[in-house]
Amino acid sequence: MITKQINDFNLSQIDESGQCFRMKQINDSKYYTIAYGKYLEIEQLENNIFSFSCDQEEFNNIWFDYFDLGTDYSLFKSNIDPDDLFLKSAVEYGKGIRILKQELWETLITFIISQRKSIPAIRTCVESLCSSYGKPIKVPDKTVYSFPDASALAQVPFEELKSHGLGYRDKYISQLSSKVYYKEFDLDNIYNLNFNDAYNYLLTIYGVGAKIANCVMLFAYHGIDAFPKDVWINRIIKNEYNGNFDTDRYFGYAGVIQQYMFYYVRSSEYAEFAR
DNA sequence: TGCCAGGCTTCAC
DNA sequence: GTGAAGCATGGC
Repeated sequence: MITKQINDFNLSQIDESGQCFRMKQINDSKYYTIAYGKYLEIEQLENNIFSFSCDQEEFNNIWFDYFDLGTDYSLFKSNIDPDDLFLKSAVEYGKGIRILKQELWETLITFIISQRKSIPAIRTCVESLCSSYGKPIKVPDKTVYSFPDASALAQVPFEELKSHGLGYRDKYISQLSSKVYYKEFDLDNIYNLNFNDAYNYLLTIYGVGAKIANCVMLFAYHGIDAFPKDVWINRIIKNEYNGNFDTDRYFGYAGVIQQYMFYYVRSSEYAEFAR
């Protein structure tokens, strides 16, 4: 276990910002998550002091980048348009959000599942796949499961895959798993491509359109200029920006701005703001 | 009970 | 290129 001082970092906000689906609250100040085949507990000890249930080496190799701890988010926040009252409120409300750097495969599959589903329903689906086809990870008081890799999902009979509440997305996941397993789709090469080439390659996947491709670019490729537009973001652009939000105003980190917006618009605080 | 969810494919025009 | 229909299922 190690202890770190971290600014602009709020576990609850990260958990509820709709970018990851496997983080869970243990108690008021403590969360756990599972990523890169590892189980991690994080506890907020004081205002900006956090403990991580791993050693320094694992922290350096995985979690430092996973939580994007090398980025100074105060710079993004200080550049907000001072006349944009909505965005100022959104940033204040979600000031501890960070853009996670998640595994590409998991992000792809979870966001394919996400289409036209609520976040609680996505979590249920993802957990069902993990507990059925993931690798067990033993921790002191329980057993958790890693996210299943492409070979594991590719070998699940289609009729069985359908039993996990995937709905019409079952065929997307089945086809993509097979293509990755048989090396017809080169997942590993995406990180060698530049932003536009990687984005366009993602769009060739059956079941992946602009929104999901942008989510993968933002939450896995860590292209923080990606600006996914879902029903909530479109609602904001319509209601708060008269149908036209200029992402170029935040060129290079528009995805971070998008995440503040998404987290805020779904809150009861925004309901007050909008009244 | 009915409505909506971090959208996409397909097909008409 | 744009627009609309159809889609499976869970959660509230």
